[in-house]
Amino acid sequence: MTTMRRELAPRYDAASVEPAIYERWMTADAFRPTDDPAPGAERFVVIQPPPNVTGALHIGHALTATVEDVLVRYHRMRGDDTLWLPGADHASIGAQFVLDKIIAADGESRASLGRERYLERMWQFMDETRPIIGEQHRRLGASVDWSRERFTMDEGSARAVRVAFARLWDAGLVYRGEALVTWCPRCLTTISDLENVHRDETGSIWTIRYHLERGDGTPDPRRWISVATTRPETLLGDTAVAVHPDDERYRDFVGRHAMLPFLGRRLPIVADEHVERAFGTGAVKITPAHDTNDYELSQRHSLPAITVLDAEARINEAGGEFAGLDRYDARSAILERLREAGDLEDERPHAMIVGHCERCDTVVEPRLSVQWFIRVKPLAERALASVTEGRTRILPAHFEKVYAHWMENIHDWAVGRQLWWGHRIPAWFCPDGHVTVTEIESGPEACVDCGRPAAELRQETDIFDTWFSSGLWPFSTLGWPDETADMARFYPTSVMETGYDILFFWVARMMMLGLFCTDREPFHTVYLHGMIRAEGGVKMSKTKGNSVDPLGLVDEIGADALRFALVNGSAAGSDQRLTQAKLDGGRNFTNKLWNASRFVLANRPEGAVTAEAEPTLAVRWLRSRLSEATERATRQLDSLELGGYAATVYELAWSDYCDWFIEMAKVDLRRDGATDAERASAWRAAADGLAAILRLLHPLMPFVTEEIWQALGEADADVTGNEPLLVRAPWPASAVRDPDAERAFSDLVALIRGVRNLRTEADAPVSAWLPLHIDPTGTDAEVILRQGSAYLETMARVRPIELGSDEPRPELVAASPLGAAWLGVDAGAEEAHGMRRRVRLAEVEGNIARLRELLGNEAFTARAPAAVVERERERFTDLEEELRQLTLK
RNA sequence: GGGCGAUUGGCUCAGUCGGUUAGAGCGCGCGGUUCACAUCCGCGAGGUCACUGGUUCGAAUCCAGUAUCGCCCA
Repeated sequence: MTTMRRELAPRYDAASVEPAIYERWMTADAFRPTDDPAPGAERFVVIQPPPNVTGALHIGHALTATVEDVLVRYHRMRGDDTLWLPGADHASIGAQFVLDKIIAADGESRASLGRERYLERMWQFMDETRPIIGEQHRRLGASVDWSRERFTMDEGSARAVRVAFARLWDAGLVYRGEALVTWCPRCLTTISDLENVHRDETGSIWTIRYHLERGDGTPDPRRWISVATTRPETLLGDTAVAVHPDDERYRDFVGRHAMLPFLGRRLPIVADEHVERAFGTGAVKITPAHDTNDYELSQRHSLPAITVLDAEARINEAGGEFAGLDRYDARSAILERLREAGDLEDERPHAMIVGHCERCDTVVEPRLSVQWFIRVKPLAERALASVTEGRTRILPAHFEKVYAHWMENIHDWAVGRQLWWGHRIPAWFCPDGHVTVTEIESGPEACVDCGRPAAELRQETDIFDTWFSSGLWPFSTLGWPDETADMARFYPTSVMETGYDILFFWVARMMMLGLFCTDREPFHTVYLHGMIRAEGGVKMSKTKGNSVDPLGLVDEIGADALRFALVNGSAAGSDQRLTQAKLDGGRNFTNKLWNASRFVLANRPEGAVTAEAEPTLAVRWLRSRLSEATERATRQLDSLELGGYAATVYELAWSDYCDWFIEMAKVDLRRDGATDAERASAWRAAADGLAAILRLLHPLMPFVTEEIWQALGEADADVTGNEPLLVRAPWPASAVRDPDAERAFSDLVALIRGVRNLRTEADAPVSAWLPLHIDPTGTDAEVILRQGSAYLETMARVRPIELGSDEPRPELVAASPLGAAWLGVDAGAEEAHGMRRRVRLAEVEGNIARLRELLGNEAFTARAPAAVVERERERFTDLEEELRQLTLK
């Protein structure tokens, strides 16, 4: 047994401690699943939702990492077969956006480099950017298995993408067809509905005269139909005018033709129920190639679609004299010409919703093009059933409804992107228009339909939407489609943890593709955390300049303090504000824990310390409290109530351990006449209690607890069970509760508080020792008072304490379950100070009346559970006793 | 327009299966410089749980409606 004393530095210096601790964990290979898991060990697997490889972690990532780390560290301590697999996402459109800007500084562009050189440059860029998020996760303390780190552009992921797509194709769930998709004229690619961000804007609505066709095929200068539009530049692509069938104003127009300005195209005037009569004039121009509603209408009326905008949203050659103009220049030009011709009737402001590219904020365009689609209905039905039938649950539960709503209204998924950085769609075209899809990387040997040789085939240039590879992530990372050892051991995974904002992007796709590819739900639980907002409840964003850098906070207050601030008092799925007050709270708690540990370490007696002496009341109480807190924390972690878990451990450490137990332990350690065995026993209890708290707190605050653990182990290896690393220590088992000790202790606490109150009311100096009289309620109370008298003396600063009721009582009396207490001094103008007693008396009388009525109510005593009735009876008895003490003269 | 949610002390938030005398942190008031911690300690004030009605022996909690706010989708 060692008696070495290690002193902790007076201040906890997170900046110097944390990196060293992480290094120790890495050296010990503490995060990799053990090679020989205990037989029958439960599995706990988290696949990290991969952050964008080109970015830096923001505060939301810090929350993700913290929540996942808490769960993973907890399960690891439980002895579960635990894996947390990290990775990064190649983020096609995001990465290209970033790289394009970088190469633009060198005067280069995508076009100037060409696909091959551009991709080489991208891989070079990846070497620079890839290590960043890994390093940041280390600073946050993330206990991921770095040996299994993956990247969505790894060969394994690439193969999974090809195989999954080929299987979808074979299953008839992929088709290629013309459709109106959302196009970003700056990123030059299709984007998904989810990446199309709608915003309220004030635009204009113009009223334009379309002259009716005369018998000779020329426009009638005196007769026209006035159409309303918010996008006059697209009129070049009009193929009809539409009105509502019940609209009296236009009844006579239906069936005739209008003439398109500038181009003279004949436009049929059609009636369609989807036309809003209240919009503008009630007559609208129909531009199938550039508007979603118009496109649908054109399908119903067999109208042609004419594309008049090119990829960069300039008027194309179909636009006649306006060809080459940008969409907004074209708008001005067209309006000007119409005005000159007297055909612009009206212009007024108009509130409208405009779609923007999530990435570059450019106003997007509906664009008619040929795209790859995945038929998601059957996939979605299955993915929905998994949730409604409870095989996967989503927390908080109300997101199951959101999920269901989305799955029920899902549209086919346009998976192709006209980008370069990403997984290329494994489809080959033959000159006859046949399509061959194969999972073989080098492509097919021949056209599957006509047998033309590979040399005559040409691979699709489109790549996959990044979310396609993300959807395979929970199993592509484990080696799928191969039946690898990791697949067998770690799949299906346990918890998918992410922000609710990407429920559809990630989770929904993972569910659909996971079920299709592996026939199993990829995880049994989805845990969605809320958004972190700035002070004042506003959204954080880089453009607003109010986003916080988590690493900056780690520098300031340490990772543990940040982690605590992020988790404490939070609830799944609800947004939270990150305030300075919360961060201070985390920092203060770290400091508190550190200092309590300093006290314990500095007070270790010389020689062997065992728990041989009879445990004191404080020790029995602490053990019972630890047991209760362990039980509670365990239950909260099992049910993913992380905010509650943090609160449980916080209260245990600060209130129970520091405020009460340590103060009492001081009495036991310093009492005159205490034997060595008693001192040793007191210290051992304090150290054991601290060790238990460290274990309970470790998942949330891994660094500071590990640092203290090691110091504690050096001071006394018995306390840490000879386990040198806390990260590997077992989770505490909850022992038996000690109801007698809990009751006696809380009675004693009530008495101490009562006496402290008396002192305040009597204006007694804090440092003065005052005599105390107690009239015990009975022999049990006397026993407890004798056990606790030393604590009472020190903590209420009273001495001597006299038991008995001979003395006449003053006005100032503290009532407590152990007996009435009063100070043995002239407390001055007692009448002036008796307010509190009178207020309390009224409260007690009120409660007695209330409980008398409740307990007299037969409906209550008959129907309420026996335990509830019993508790109310006890409460009633206690109140009566308190009343007696307060009124006895 | 459709869907989802929120409303609890001055502020930020917890509140499990309906069983409390509704909790915490911050802030506020009073008092504390001795040997863990002023990033601290002690004491205290402060809430008809948005509103209305219902179910129940019992409602912050369940149901219906109203108001206000927020988010998602179109």
